[in-house]
Amino acid sequence: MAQDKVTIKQVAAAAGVSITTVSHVLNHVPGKRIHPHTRERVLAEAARLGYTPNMLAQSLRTQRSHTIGLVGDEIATTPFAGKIILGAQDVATSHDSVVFVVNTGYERETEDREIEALLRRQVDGILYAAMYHRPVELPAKLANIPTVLINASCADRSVAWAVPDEAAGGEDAAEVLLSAGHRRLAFINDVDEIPAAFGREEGFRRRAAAWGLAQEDLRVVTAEADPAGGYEAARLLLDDAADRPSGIFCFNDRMAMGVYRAAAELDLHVPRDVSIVGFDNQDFIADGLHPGLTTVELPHYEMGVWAAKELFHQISSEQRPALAPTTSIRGPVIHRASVAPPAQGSDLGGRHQPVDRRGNA
Amino acid sequence: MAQDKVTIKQVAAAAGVSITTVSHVLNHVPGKRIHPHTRERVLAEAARLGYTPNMLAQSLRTQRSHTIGLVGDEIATTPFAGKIILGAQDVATSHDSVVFVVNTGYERETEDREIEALLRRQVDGILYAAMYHRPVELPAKLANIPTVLINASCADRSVAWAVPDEAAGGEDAAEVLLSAGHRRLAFINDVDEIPAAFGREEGFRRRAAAWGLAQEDLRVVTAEADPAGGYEAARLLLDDAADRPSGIFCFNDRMAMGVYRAAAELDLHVPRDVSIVGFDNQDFIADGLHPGLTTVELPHYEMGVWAAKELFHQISSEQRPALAPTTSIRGPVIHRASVAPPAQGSDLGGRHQPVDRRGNA
DNA sequence: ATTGCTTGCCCAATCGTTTTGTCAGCTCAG
DNA sequence: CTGAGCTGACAAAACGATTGGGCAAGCAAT
Repeated sequence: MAQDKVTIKQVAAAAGVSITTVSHVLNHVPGKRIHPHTRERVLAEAARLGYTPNMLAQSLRTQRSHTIGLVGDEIATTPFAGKIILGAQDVATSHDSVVFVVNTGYERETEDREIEALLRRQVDGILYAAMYHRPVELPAKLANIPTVLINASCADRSVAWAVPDEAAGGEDAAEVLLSAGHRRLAFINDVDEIPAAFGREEGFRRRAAAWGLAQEDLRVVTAEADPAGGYEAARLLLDDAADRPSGIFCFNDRMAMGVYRAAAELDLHVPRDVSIVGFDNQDFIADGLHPGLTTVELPHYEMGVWAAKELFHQISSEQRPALAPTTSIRGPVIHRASVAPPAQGSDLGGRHQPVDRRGNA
Repeated sequence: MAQDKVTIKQVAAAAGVSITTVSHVLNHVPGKRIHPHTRERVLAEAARLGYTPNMLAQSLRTQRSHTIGLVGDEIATTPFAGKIILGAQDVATSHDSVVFVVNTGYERETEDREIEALLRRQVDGILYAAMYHRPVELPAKLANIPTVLINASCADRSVAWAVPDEAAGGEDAAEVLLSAGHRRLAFINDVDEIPAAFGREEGFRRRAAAWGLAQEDLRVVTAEADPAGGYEAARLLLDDAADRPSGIFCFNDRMAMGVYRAAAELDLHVPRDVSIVGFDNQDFIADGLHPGLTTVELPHYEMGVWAAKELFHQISSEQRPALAPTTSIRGPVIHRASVAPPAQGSDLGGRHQPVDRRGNA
């Protein structure tokens, strides 16, 4: 196996120079002068022998492994994770680095063990990702190594983090419905008391208020964040034809899936009779539903990118700042076909802004 | 940052012994005798100083990095990928290793570049995963390092691979329908000519034949492997009430999603009027649909595990066998609620095996 | 011929380990 | 008292690179 045993020493021998010289030419060392002749010879031999540097040796010497770790509770097991990995990896690649991915689950103990494993391998820094947006505290082991949080916030001001801008998402969802002409809205929120739930509701309410929506025209109910929960909530909301919202914003796409079903059962057509906006832009759901679900996308890729960039910044500046940057990133609205203007002039009063109905393809 | 600079040398100094001794006690080197006294002293100092070995140095010396690479075309971007990563990681962890995950996309060039990056880092071996089951040829760079393919097969007999047992999946799907009493079956296959399409159809037909199903009672149509494709195919199949299959097997869950919609439009109730079996057990679809979709799961986690085990085997035996093992793994049937006995005695003839209707929860 | 600069290269130390071989001291048999 | 056999440790050479400090040869000016 592997006769890739060609080391710098062999190249040196083949080119008839010292390994110092080989190293110099291969690394374009600035202060060093090398005769074009020898340079060429070295390069030629290196190529001929198929030399590839042993980064372990390099790292050992230079104290930089060009390696980062991406650890997450469910980093491998949820569909969102991929985007985060991808974003991190893209940035890593551009910094000549590669990323260790480790899934820790929710046990502190295995988390510690895995982080240990990464530290042993001298990773230059660590990306710590939570699968759903939540506050966390920094694992003790990460105190002395550049670390950036993804989809998680942290009370410690010295650690950087990136989270989705939940409120902006809520606002955007409201805007989609309101600008399509809807004046009777409902929000089916997650029962769990998590940042996503708070943020989205806050944004949604704020925007509705900005449009001058009356208090009683905005209903908020909560349910389990799955299709069944969405279904039940929707039945609650839609059963009474007299007092029926014309636009429903769902905490996530899975709930929206349930809302579709409830609507179908009541012979309500989406979007003719009821408009729906989801959240997550979840693969195969948002685009698989019929009609396609208009939804707010979570900026997973972007968070991965932002975090990785910040991480490499910290790595190259050799220190963690006392006050690290944080960001909340707004996800785009993905317009599909689940939103349309309300059936008839279901709303007469109120101030009307121009209708901006995009992408109801 | 990082005062984790505690090396074996410092432990040696603190314990008043040589680094040789420290290394010996820390590694439980077999042939070496060490006085219990010193052993304890070393251990104590190591613990007190919080010593953690530098694996880069270790790896450099021992020529084993305890690191493997997992490279895949879309390893990060598809929902299935996670399970593969997880399986590989679980095995890696048990071998004291950690895994680099890299997403290469479909360009040979970036793939080469990424593999290079892994080789430079002296990974002990590489797992090469395809996102959908297909034949591949081994990238040249992988010729000299232990490699195992996942979800891909290879003509080269010296490389090991694991793929899903598509035919078994087809058989199992057929069995579910047949044993529930269905005698008029349909299979909505993927138009693409890929192993999954061939295999599943073959298995499905074989099983149907084994039950003595007449040729004309088994219809096979093809469509795009998405909800829209499934919908169209289902309309084709279900429109004519006279000649309607009572059980439909779909190439994947997304198509099944479309079939549900078609059925709903025709006022056909699942599973009362038509039973459906999917494939993939795709998160949030199979369990999100209503009623829950009975489906055949793809053995992603198991493939990851098998491949990683085989990889570590090759690694420790220091050679790639001339004839490497391969395996096709059968995925389990996930019973939900989309299959029930056909409405009335829609089938009278034929030989009847006892009905085994499990898990129609 | 001596001095003094460049130029072009190489020696050797270093990074943090593992591992082979050596060796001082002790015990004990003869 | 001598020599063999153990014990328990250590010195030093790897592993494959990077890097600061020399140093010889060539050449120009004195």
